[in-house]
Amino acid sequence: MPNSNTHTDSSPVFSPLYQQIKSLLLQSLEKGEWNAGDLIPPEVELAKRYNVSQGTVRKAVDELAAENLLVRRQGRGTFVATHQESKIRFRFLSMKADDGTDFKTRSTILDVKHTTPPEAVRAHLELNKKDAAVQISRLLSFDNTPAVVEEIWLPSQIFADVTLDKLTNYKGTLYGWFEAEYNVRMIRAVENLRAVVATPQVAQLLEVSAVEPLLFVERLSYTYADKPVEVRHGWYLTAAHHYQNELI
Amino acid sequence: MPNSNTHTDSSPVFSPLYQQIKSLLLQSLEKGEWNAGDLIPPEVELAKRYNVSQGTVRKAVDELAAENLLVRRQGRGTFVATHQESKIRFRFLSMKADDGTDFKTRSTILDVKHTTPPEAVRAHLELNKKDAAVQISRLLSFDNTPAVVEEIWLPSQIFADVTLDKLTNYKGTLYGWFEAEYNVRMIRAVENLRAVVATPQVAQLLEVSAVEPLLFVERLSYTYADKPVEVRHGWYLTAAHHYQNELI
DNA sequence: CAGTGGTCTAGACCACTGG
DNA sequence: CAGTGGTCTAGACCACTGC
Repeated sequence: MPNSNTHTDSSPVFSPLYQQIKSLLLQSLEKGEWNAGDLIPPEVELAKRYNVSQGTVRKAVDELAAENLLVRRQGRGTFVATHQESKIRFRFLSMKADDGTDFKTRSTILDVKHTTPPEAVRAHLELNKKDAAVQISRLLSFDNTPAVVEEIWLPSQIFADVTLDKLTNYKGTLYGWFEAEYNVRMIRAVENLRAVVATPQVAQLLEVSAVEPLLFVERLSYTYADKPVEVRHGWYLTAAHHYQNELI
Repeated sequence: MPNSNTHTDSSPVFSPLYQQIKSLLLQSLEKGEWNAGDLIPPEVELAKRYNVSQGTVRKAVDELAAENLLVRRQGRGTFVATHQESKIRFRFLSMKADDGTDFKTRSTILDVKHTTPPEAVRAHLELNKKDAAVQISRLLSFDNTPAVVEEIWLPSQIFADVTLDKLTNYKGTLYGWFEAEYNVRMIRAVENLRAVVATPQVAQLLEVSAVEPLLFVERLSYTYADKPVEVRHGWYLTAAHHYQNELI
């Protein structure tokens, strides 16, 4: 459905066709017409569907691929990005070993409870006053050494039936689980980092002294349509690992 | 100079035309045919020069713009990115105030000396055994409150005549100065973050206790052709500010 | 108004994948 | 070998900037 956008169009903003196509593709992703890991229709078909040229569809898809929402595979097709892929798995874990070697991450769920979240968390998740949240506590180990303590809050409205058992039994990443069980894909996150002193509980879990400096990471994750859907607080031991970030 | 790349070309790797054009543009940037802030030739002209279509030039320029090496301005032309631009200035300072307000950054140069760098720094800068480096120490204040202590190493070969006086007298960012005075543009950096306890000297400069947890940032910066050209160690006070990072 | 980048099209052909 | 995304071209027209 191309609009005209000629000079006779008096609307103040100009929106290129490919942006409109991108929005339509985004809507299809949001409403689940194509789910994580699915093959989306080929470019020629999308071009027919939207009544535009293949080049225009291509530009829209290119942008969605650049944003890691779609994955192009030459010769095969274009797929909806999924947290099951190993490449994507590490997009949301920035830790590297100081010596550059790989390490095995293991997660131990400590606790799962449905509570009224702290005010700051409530605000970040854009919840109403009395909305509940699932609070997950976990301990991450790198090569069997305690490395990270995390507190995670999720809106109960979406993640209603999370239990410690279900979580413990799932093999894979949390985001993989959210995607598989709740059809919620995290596509973007903002992290705020600080150096803090360990709290007694965290120090104990990480098996370090109570004055150990820790990297404290506050994460707010978003799904489609910029909807905030997870708050995560992480206390990272940075004795043998570091948080790596590239400025481009 | 398009190559043929037909099936009669037995070379094992296929390099699209636009990638070759991109390399040529990169070479022109490296050798200083166009310098920071310069307007580069219009697309039609580049297309003529390289004997390809405008669309092919466009794709090459698009990629360089995506990498922040070039800046496109509709109706005006395409410019070489420069650290003088305010937008780019903040690409290499990730700190935000906790309350979201803006703050004024002031830099005080503490010391400048030409030394043999520590082994780790030497390796990162890919220097030979006896190569010297300039070591700059500075204190950054946010809104007139001490916030960051930095130690910076630069290859003396390039930054031969850096002195405390020259540095102190320059108004603007360090990268702006490197660009203006030495024609060296930082285009990419990798940062490793850790939580540490302040050293006595750093604690004194930041006016905090000797056990204050600090965010320690190790940065390696690169110029064109992936040449490492700066090592920077920063101790950040994160009481009122945090390091912000977006995962996309 | 001239010049620049930005959009859109139509079509040809290539590279890659899987069956 | 058919089908997919990837490259490249040529050309038309639009939006934006500065003069």
